[in-house]
Amino acid sequence: MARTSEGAAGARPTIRDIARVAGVSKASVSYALNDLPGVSEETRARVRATATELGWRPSAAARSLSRARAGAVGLAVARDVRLLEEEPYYMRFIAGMEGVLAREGVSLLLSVVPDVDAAVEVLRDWWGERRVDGVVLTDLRVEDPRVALVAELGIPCAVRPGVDDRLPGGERPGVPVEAERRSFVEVVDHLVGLGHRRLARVAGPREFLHTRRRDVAWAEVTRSRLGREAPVVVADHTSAGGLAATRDLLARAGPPTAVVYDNDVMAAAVVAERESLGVRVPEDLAVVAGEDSMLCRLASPAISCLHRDVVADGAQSARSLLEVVLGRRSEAVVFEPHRLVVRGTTSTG
Amino acid sequence: MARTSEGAAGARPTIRDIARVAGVSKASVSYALNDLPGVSEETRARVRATATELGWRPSAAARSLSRARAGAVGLAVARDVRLLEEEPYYMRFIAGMEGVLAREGVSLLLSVVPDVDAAVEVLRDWWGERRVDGVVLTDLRVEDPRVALVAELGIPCAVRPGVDDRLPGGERPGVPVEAERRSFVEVVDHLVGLGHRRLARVAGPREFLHTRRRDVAWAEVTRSRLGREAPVVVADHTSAGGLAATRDLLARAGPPTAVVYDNDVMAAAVVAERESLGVRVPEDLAVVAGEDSMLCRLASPAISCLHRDVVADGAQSARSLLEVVLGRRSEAVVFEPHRLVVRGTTSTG
DNA sequence: CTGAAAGCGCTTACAG
DNA sequence: CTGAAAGCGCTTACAG
Repeated sequence: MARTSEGAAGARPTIRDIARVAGVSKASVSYALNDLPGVSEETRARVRATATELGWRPSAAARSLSRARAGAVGLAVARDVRLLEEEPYYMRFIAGMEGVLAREGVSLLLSVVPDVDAAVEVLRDWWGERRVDGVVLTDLRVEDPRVALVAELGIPCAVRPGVDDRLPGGERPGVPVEAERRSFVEVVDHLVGLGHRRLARVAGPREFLHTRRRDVAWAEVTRSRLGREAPVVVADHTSAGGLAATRDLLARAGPPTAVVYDNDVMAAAVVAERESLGVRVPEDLAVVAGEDSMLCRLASPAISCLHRDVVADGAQSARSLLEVVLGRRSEAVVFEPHRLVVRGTTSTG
Repeated sequence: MARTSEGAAGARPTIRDIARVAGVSKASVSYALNDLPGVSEETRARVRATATELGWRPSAAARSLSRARAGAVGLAVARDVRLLEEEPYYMRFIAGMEGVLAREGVSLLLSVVPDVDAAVEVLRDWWGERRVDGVVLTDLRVEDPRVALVAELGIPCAVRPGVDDRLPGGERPGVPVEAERRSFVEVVDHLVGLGHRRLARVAGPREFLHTRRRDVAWAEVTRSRLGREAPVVVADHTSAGGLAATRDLLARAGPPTAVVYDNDVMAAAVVAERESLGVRVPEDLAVVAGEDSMLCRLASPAISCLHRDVVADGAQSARSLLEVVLGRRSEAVVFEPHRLVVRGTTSTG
């Protein structure tokens, strides 16, 4: 209750101090503080009170060493700094993870590196030094070296639910492709309902697994809805790339009247540059973004998009990972696919 | 050279193994691997080779325990998730920190919490369990409880150079206010040069220390350049807040012809909603954003702004922190203030 | 230059 | 229910 003066700031109390003050052994202190059987309720209460009074906190290092567990998980974001600026995404994802991790007293190590190879090095270091008990992988690439590493070293690992593909050997059901399909059905039906027949898609780099999955879904959905596969142009997720790809599409014979972009940045760039592209939006060109963001909301016209609950995704990734790491079952996975949000770029409001 | 099969994946080699294989004591191994005197060059080489061969990596927990150092620093971002979405800022800042930390083998713990009080709890936990050796504080508030905590517990700490104020007792020179002044001089001179006489500013919440400093600088600069203090309306950094504040300003007698916003989101919202606000940009209203981002670049017209090198800021913060934590002098601080970037919202290009 | 030993702060069988 | 003891993997005086 009373704040005891614990002496110099440097002198952290240890369980040894607690044992001495409470008049029990170190072992009993450990049992009491960890809610393990082996001590009477009376002793437990006394130990707890003493710990509080001394302002004791477990040493992460000591605990980590004796438990052979880091008490931390890692997220290594592999993305060019230039693209990072365009990605408000991750902070929200992290906030979602945080909520789940904090509850279990697990810390989050974050690394932001320019590419996958650098990420591999980070993962190797983290795991080699046991700084983490597991990792979350995002933006999985085709033949991703991180996946190989994780498999080789047996690093517990989770991916983004419904966004990145499952890992080899992972038990996660193959929902992702199905999710992309559902999303595109919604988008395509919406556009067809508005009278569009010539659709196109500006995709992200083919190195991303989710780009590949979207390719498959897009082909299927447009074939089934329009009778033929609608064209796809690959770009690099940047505004310049999105513009170039769009120019390419508009220069074709029978240019598209509606374009679906794999992310928000490319769509926003096109809406911003509509004049120089020589189109009115949505009259000449309807635009749909593959991700939602401020960019979509503050564009004029505001951009229709596939929206996800990113915070929930982060929470789910953390949950999956802890399940593996702590070997604990958690709440059922409520899988939430993209949801179409209709705004000015696909409606004449 | 040859990858020796180290047996089961779970069996990490320790210095004990190295000592056995190399035929020396554990102490010698430690000296050799840490580049300390006390071993012959020949022994050092043999030990190193053995370590490599066995695939040894130091145990972060063991090292941390015996060195009484976590080998990690923390960044606790205190910001509402809702605002986070509007802030692509942090990932770049973190990428900047990363570059510096990685070189020293220091990990970054990240926490994203909704408010300052939650951040205090995180800092208390981190430091209590010695998960970090120090922390970086951002978005300092007036009477910030984190500053009090850091002082009370003696947590090594750094702030963003030129953005957040120095800490009490910190040695960092008081450049920040001067930096804001220089920035506003540039902005105001630019606007006055375009013929504007009625300026106004939409500020962020007064709880932020940097808002207060900008208040001072804005008052000084407008008084000296215009002969009177230009008005300021406080908003909350959100698009809705920015719009409301702007409506307020425009409804006044002698409304401003140029408005400077404390961040990018508010400025972008105003540009996006210029029609409903009943103004043309820049003809009726010139707009300047206090931060640069994709939002500014993709607005139409593109938004003039005060631009900073955020990655460099992150690097500098990490450097300052390591200087305190490692007690090591680092490169001189090259302080870079905001730089005015002129775009369509303040020019008739 | 090298080795045996204690210690960092916990956890966890193992005897009483 | 309780205590003495060994161990986690390092570091670091302290003797040879």
